[in-house]
Amino acid sequence: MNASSNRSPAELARPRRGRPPKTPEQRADGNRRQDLINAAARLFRQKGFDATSTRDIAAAVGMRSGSPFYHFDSKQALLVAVMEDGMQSALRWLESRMSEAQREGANDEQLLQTMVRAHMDVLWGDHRDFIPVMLQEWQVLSAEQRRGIAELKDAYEAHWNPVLARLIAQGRLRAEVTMARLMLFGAMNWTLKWYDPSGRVALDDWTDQLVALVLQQPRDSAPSPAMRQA
Amino acid sequence: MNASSNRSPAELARPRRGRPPKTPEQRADGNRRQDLINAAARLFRQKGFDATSTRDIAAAVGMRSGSPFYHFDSKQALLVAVMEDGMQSALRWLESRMSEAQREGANDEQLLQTMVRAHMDVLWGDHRDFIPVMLQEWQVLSAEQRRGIAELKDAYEAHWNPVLARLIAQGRLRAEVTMARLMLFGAMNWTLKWYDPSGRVALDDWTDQLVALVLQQPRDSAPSPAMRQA
DNA sequence: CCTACCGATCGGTAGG
DNA sequence: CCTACCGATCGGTAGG
Repeated sequence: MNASSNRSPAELARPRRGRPPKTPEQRADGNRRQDLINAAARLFRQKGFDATSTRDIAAAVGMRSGSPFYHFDSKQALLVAVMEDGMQSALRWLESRMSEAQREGANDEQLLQTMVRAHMDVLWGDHRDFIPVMLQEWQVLSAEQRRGIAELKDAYEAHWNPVLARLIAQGRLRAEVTMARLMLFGAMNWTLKWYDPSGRVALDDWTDQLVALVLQQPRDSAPSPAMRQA
Repeated sequence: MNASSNRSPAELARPRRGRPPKTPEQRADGNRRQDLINAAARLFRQKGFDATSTRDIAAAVGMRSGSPFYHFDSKQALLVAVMEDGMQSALRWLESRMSEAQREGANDEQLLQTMVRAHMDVLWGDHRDFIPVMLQEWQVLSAEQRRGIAELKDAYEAHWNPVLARLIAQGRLRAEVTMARLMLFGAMNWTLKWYDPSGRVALDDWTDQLVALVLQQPRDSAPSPAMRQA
């Protein structure tokens, strides 16, 4: 009943000014913040931002209802943290997979394939709670909150453009760069609505099919008409 | 201050039992229900289902807070009505556009083009508030509520399969039927996240680009290798 | 379809 | 990070 009866004599002797003393549960230190972000990502994804209460998030990490606001100014700030965290990992993952493919001398078709596969990892891999939340709850953010994350998004998209541009120049892709990217992203991101990772189609197969669908088959050995004119 | 002071003598004389007398505002009769559906569709789309209160919807049609529940059992029932209404119009629209194309002797490429364009109308035309709500808020429904609407969705998708199957057989589409449909729907439905109807790209142009991206260019006059083997 | 209302829940805060 | 709390809002209902 009386909280002070649980305190050790040493704690009672400590002056109450300055930072509050850490109880064992708090000792996890800096990653309590990360715990909140992870729990928020999972719940926002499962139930949506509006349908998730800050109490749900607190309970998921063993906190009381008011405590998330010690770490974040608002529920929206937590959402921003989820999206930033997600975009940073996504960007790192895409870049690492591209680097590896290029180191192995991949051609542009293989590079596109690698990037599509990497994007599917972003949507469906270990970090799967983060980017789907960003894609689903983007409109919840204020214009100002969007700006910071938009920089990361732009960087992510920028990696696709030169690859798509080269495939277009080779006659393998019949579209404008931006349009091709948006259509690819549409096909990929829409899997969030229907894809069952435990189902019949593996992510590798799915990737192959999307690339096959979108790329024009190479015109035997002869250069494409577009190349001949250039 | 006193509501009864606004009633005409004739109204005051009418007995209070049975159906309440209709004031001029109520005289619109049966389409008050449709008014609620239309307002709900618009608000659900603009703000999302959770962020829209039944009070918002009531106010949008000039009702008081409790009155929507005279027409609908619950907020979710209103959502179901929006989706059903939307899917029925969508289905009718797709079928009418397909019939017209076939009457004019369209080939399969032209038919696909017509269907993609019709789907963009569904997403961005006069009825634009309805299907986007269905796509966005599908998970809000209970399994039981989904079943009825799923039948309409299945009918809508069923129209695509034979067309895609023929294009695959002709070597114009490199994918399985279901996969091709899901990828096409992904590219189309994802426009909800980024397309600006007042922007540079018209829906006709967008349609052309998607069809060009996805269809293999015809192999001159020679039959495709796939056809030769069959 | 309105009036008047209820119980529940929610984001957030003061103070320690 | 907890306790205790506040004002606001919400879906829904009884009764007419």
